[in-house]
Amino acid sequence: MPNQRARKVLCVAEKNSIAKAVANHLGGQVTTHNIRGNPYVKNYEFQYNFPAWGACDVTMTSVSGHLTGLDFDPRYKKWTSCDPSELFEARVETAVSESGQPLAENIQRQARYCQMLFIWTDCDREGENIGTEIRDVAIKANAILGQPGKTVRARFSNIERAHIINAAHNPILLDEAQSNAVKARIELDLRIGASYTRNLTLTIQPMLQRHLQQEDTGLISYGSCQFPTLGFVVERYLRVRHFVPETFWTIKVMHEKDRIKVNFRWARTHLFDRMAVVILFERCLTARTARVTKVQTKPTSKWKPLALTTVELQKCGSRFLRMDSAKVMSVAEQLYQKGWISYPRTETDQFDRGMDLRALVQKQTQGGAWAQYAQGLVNGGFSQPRSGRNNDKAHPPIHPVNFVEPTSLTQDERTVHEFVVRRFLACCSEDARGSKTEISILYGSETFNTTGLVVLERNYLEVYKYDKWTSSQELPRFQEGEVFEPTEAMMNEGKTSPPGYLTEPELIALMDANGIGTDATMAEHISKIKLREYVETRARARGAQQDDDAGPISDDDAPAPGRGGGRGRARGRGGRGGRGGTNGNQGATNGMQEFIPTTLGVALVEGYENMGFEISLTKPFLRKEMELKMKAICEGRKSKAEVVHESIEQYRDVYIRTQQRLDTLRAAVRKYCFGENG
DNA sequence: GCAAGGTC
Repeated sequence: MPNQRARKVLCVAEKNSIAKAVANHLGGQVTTHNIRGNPYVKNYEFQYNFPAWGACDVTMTSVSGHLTGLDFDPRYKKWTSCDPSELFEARVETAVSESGQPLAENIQRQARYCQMLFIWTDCDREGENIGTEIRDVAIKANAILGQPGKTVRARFSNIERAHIINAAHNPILLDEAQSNAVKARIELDLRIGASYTRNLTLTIQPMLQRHLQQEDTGLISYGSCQFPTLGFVVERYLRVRHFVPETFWTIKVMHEKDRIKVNFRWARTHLFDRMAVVILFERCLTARTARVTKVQTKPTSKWKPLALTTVELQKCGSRFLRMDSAKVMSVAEQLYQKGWISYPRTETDQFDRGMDLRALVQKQTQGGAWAQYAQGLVNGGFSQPRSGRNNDKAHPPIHPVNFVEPTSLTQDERTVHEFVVRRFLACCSEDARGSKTEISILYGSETFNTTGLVVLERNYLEVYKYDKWTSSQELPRFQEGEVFEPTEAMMNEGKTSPPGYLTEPELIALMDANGIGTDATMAEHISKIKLREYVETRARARGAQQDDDAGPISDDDAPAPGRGGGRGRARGRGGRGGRGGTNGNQGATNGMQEFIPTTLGVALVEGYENMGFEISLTKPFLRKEMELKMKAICEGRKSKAEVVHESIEQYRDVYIRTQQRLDTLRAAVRKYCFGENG
């Protein structure tokens, strides 16, 4: 029988994995119940003695991210119901989302009989907002929870037992300011995204439909993340296209000693003035002999990698695993669901002190190709991981949490899992050590250098096969002051070469550095601009940097034809199926994908750029500004209403001026998509 | 038919 005097506490986490972990730490005996209408969320019941409230009956449950959504009043639902600009001020309302319905009902059922609501959402901005969503839903069933002090939240940044118990004993209050910052972001994204998307689509779609003689041309969407993402791709594309090679000259010196050929690099690398190089080269020849000015051998090391963040996992996916970011994330998600790795969406690259890393290493001694290496770490090779500079205060770095027999995984899972394990073991290893020799010579008036490397201890490299660090050819013995006549001295001509098109790791790095999207959404934004046919990817040819034949509207090269190339949109997912290149061509490629904008993508960016606004929709500054404004709300320097108003006016201004100059945009679309001038 | 952010 339930104890009549026991208080009842309702705990709600952001996701089931946290609810489960917390329940297991706090509860001696936990009973698990399914809830109606959602197979993932569970209710965990147990008893716990909270210092502040005494012995309590606890129900621990969770949501699945946001519980509610913001949308326009239904009368604005139809695209032709109003001028898109009306969406800047149209009435919006918050409602429990369809998928949130069973979770809200569960919370309300539980809330009815409880005295305390204890929020266990992640300790980040979104988590704070989700916490207020939960509270607001709960209050509808039990108004008492709205009274001061009746709703509290846990402060935690990992799920170690001691840490969780400490959090349970020291509840704090929800941070309304952080929640309001998120509310501002949600409202702005909705209003601006919807108004611009409808406007763009209604303006440009008819042109495409007329031209392509088909009706199902897709949406042309605007979003504060997708447009800057597109902007990065187009910017690089134009840099490659507009690249003008420059001729340079350099001096190469080679000397053979002890039957070893040593190439010396010119300290000036190269110069663009031929006459100057001729003069310097002649001085070398006149001098005839070179003198060794420096011989220095010193220890060097190659640092082990930092603990794994989501962004880093995605970059490595493209570089080492031949998977794009969306693929890596979906595989990592499966591994997480099955309990093999920790939460895959994290910005944290430092392990909390107090985390028992040795125990995690120990688990990896059970099998897998790395078992012996892990055993070596257990037997004394263990070294505390380096600490990176990032901590999202919500999740630890991505790491293996249990041992799994690799053969029981699918091929893709095995690949990603192996990477996560090797990365983790590398973090717990010693840096690689070596010895570096630098030799400088003075030849005429010019200095030339060469270096040699001897790898002495491979350490983490033994397990982290993705990093390469190998000894160079052995250098012959030189002595300071030694004079010799170089075997060969040549003056060479070269040409600067254009950068390559943007690769996925580069794109992710740009998004990360500019605050476009979050760890959980970056891959989505990239897939979205592919889906919208603003960009395409193709496998980069091995070694090929440039592509001399790429004309803006040529059929076979960049920008990809997109909707203007005469084929239009293929039905179903994936667009054009006939073109190779999007499916990771092996063979002559290294598997790395590069991004080429379509004609439509270039037209959108050029169209907006040519309007000459001081505010650019295709550059990351607006999103950065939004980030700063959210910070201002968090710190109490601005209110949510102020920020929403300011930003809306800014975007309304651009919108109005876009309307006045829609011809510029149409002209860009005609020019790029239909090959017309003007 | 819109956005971006959570999460399964």
